[in-house]
This record gives sequence, structure tokens and C-alpha cells, in this order.
Amino acid sequence: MDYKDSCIIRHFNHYCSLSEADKRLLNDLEQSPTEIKAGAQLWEEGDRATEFCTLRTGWAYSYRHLENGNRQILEVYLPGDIIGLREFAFCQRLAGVQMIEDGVVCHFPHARMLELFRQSTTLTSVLFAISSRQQALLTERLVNLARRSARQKMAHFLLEMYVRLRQTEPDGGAAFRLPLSQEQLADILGLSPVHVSRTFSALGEDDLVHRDRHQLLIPDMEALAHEGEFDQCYLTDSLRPLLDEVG
Amino acid sequence: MDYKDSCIIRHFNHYCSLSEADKRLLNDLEQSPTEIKAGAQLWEEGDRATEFCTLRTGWAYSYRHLENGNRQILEVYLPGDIIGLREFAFCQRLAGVQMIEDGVVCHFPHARMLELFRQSTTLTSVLFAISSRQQALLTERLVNLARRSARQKMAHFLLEMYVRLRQTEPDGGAAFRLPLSQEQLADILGLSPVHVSRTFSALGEDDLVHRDRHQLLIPDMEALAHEGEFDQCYLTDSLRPLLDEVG
DNA sequence: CGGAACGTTGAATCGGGTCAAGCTTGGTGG
DNA sequence: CCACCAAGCTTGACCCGATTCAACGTTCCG
Repeated sequence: MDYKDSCIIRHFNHYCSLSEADKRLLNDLEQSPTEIKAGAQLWEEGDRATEFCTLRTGWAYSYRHLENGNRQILEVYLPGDIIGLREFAFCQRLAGVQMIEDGVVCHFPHARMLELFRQSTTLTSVLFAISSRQQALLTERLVNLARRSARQKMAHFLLEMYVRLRQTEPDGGAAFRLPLSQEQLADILGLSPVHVSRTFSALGEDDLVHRDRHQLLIPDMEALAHEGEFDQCYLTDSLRPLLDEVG
Repeated sequence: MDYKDSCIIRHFNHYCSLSEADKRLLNDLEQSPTEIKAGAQLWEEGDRATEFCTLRTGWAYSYRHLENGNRQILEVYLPGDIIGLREFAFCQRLAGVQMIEDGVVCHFPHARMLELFRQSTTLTSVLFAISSRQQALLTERLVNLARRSARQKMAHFLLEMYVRLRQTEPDGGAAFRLPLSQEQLADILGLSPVHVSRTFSALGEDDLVHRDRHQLLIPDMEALAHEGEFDQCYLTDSLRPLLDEVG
């Protein structure tokens, strides 16, 4: 069988080479694909948590609402990502998830994960690695939110998205599409929408980021990385050495 | 055999009841206990990551340094916690880890984790659940850092620590010991040490938190929880239902 | 008793938030 | 094809929470 169209298999393969049996197991997670519209919710905070989703196409994000009406976006999901991993240990959803663009998702129940644990040590390890990587993303974002200026936050986030996109679509140069409104960016970065606008202007004037609508261009990666104290090691390191060594 | 002295078994038991064989496997992780002094580092950012630690006694924290000299503390570890889970997928340490008090830790190599995956689906699930819970802690802290005022940050963090402590030491009422300096609190909450001091004073005047040195008293949990928008569901939910159902 | 680390207090400053008005853009229907 | 409207983006003025710097207390330890 040919699985080259499966985002999730491509994603797992990035960590470790998979046997045919493993690929079949993974492919089973991508049954019952469901189309879903931009702006639609996969679920809301407080919903019962009984399943995961794989994101096949489109972008999504998870978020939390606050009492003062603010919203904080926790993570941005790209095609191939697994959504809801965090809630494995929980009965309730801790965060809502919403689509940024039209897309396709596949649901599978928590219990299926236990079967994976039983059936493949390799897939278990990769799942663990994916979960670790998500944690790494979170801690990096945490540092970003806690300690950096608006300029640095923007610079850092844009580079993070750029690198993540290029990991699945290596071609395309220094320009990319970021389908996020400034309000969504504000909710990601812990800023006000107004200040996102100002910050974009400031970065533009310094030739660090050029933007036209949702199209972005980073003329000088080095310079922007320096501005945002961005070090991509938290995105690029991988499990391969350990798994290869043990077999 | 009697494992009641083992923090890590107590910790795992919290998620799911363990067989004797599972307990034996876990107990093996706690060989070669090492004493370690307050202020000593388990490792630094950039060190090669080849092993985990279980924390048997004492408190520890993970942190990141920033270029401007600031430091951000990512998580606070209590006895029974596993340190370094996040770096399973990485060759390098993404964060340093330092002891807050004198303590005892036990090292075990990454490869040992793969053995656990092979030998026990139950332990694998619990490990996954622990990793999920750590992620939940991180996302909650992220919201805290991104969107809340200094008062709210303090209130929220103090309650989080209180609830986590009471999960392993249920007795002790509304008072507890928090062995953190104001500088460390500042590094946790993304504030300046000066403002931590001011915030403590303000909370004290409103009878929300009374503090004497490292001893804390929360006279009215409800009031403080309201102040910090604290909802402990992200700390208390558990894996048990799923595992019991599947067996 | 002296010193170092830690905590407190005040004054000045600044980054980012809020509010409000005006400007673009893209989609819709006449 | 154009007119209109609603979102979304930009810009300016003002404000406030938190930072910084500096001086002064306090506690603990050798």
C-alpha cells in the first residue's frame, strides 16, 4: 500500500523509520475524515474529552477564555499534527479548538491509543516524542510570553511558524503565507491587536519583516533571529539516534 | 516487598492501581539515589540529554536564561516528580535544572524508558498521563503569564502550589511552607523581585495571603481562587476511568 | 560583631493597553 | 460594474501597571 498522502505518517516518519505494520496502524487512525469549515470548533473548554483528532488539512488552534473577555491562544496546529494529546489524562477538555481555515480532520478515541501502546513500541516512542516536542513548543512560547518585548515576541513567533512550515514544505524560500488575523496574533502573543499592528509597522521599517495581507517575507533570517533571540534547536532535534541505537 | 516509601510509586498509584510487577519495574528506576545540595544543578541548558531523574526528596526547578540576563523558571518539581521528561525527543537539554533545597535524586537512562514501553502498557499509559499533566500545568502557567495581572499571577501560583502539595500531603490545613525567595518567585511569574514584594504586601492588606518568611497562610481559599481565576480541574482530573474501563 | 543575602519603600520612567476615529479591503446585491 | 457595508487594519492621544534605580531595613550566619 502507498501511504505517501498521509500527513500523519509523514509526520511520524520524521522521527523514526516505520515498519509496514506500524504504517498500517497509523493509517487506521485516519479513517472517517471529516470536512470542517473555517471558524468551526472541534470542541470547547469543558466538553467531555474522549477522543483525539489528526489534522489532515487546514490550520487550527487551541485557546482558553478568561473572565475579562480576553482569550489566549495556546498552540497553532498544522497539517499532520495530533490535536488533543494533552487531554489524554483528563475527562474534560482544558481548552477549546477552532479551525483557522477550512480543513479535514479524523477522529479516534482515547482507547485506541492504549491499543497502540500494546501493539508497537516504536509508535509509542514516537507518540512520546511528539508529546515532548509539543511541550518544548509550549515552554518556548512560555518564555516568549513571560519575558520578551512585543518586537521580540513577534519576531520569535514568525520564525517559529516559518521553520515549522518549512519542515513539511521545504521549498518556498523566504516568503510564506500566515493565515492569521492581527486579532489572532494578539491572542497568541498576549498583546492587544492595536499593538500587533504597530509592531508590524516597526519591524517593517527596520526591514526585518515585510507583510502584504497574509503574505510574509523575511528578508534576513539572521537579523530576525537575533532580534527575537530565536534558536531553532527546540524545533529540529529528533528522536532518531535513541531509537536507532536500541532498535 | 513494601514500596510505601517510594515517592514515584505513590505518584503513579495516584493515576491507576499497579500490579506487583509494575511496582517492581518502577522501583528499579529508583536505584542509585544521589544526595544533592540546595543550589546545585542537575544539568544546564545545552548539556547532552541522555537520562531522566526522579526526585525523591527536596524541591527543584527548571529554567531558561535570556540574553538580557533575565531568567525564566519553567516548572517547579516536587518529590515524586520525574525531571527531564520533556527532553525525551531531544539530544540536548532545553532547560537547566537546579535544586531549591537539599534533596535526593535517582538517575535512569532514556533507553530504560523504551524498556518500560515494552514491558508494561499500564506504566506506559501512566507515563503518558504524567506527561499530559505536565503539559496542562504548562498551558495554565502560560495563560497566567500572558494575560493576568501581578496580583492574579501570585494568587494563581500560590494556589497551584498549595493544591499540588496537598495532593501528596493531605493534612496540614490552610498553611504551608513555600521555600522560594522573592527573586525565584519573580523568575517564575515573569515579574521583577521588587514587584513581587509589593504584590505580597497588597495581598496581605486584603487578607488574601499572610506570609511570614517562607511560611504561607491562605485564610480564605475561595476569595483567593476568585482573585486569581483559579480552577483546580487542571490539577485533579485523572486517568483512572479510562484505564479501569479497558483493563 | 560584621557582612551578605534578602526584603521593603519611594520616585521616575516606559512599554503596552485602551479608546476613538479614520482608512482599506473584500464580499454582496442591485 | 458599481455602491455599499462589515471586517479588519492603522494612527493618535492618553493612561496605567510594572520596571528600574537607589536607598534603607532585616535576618541569618560565621
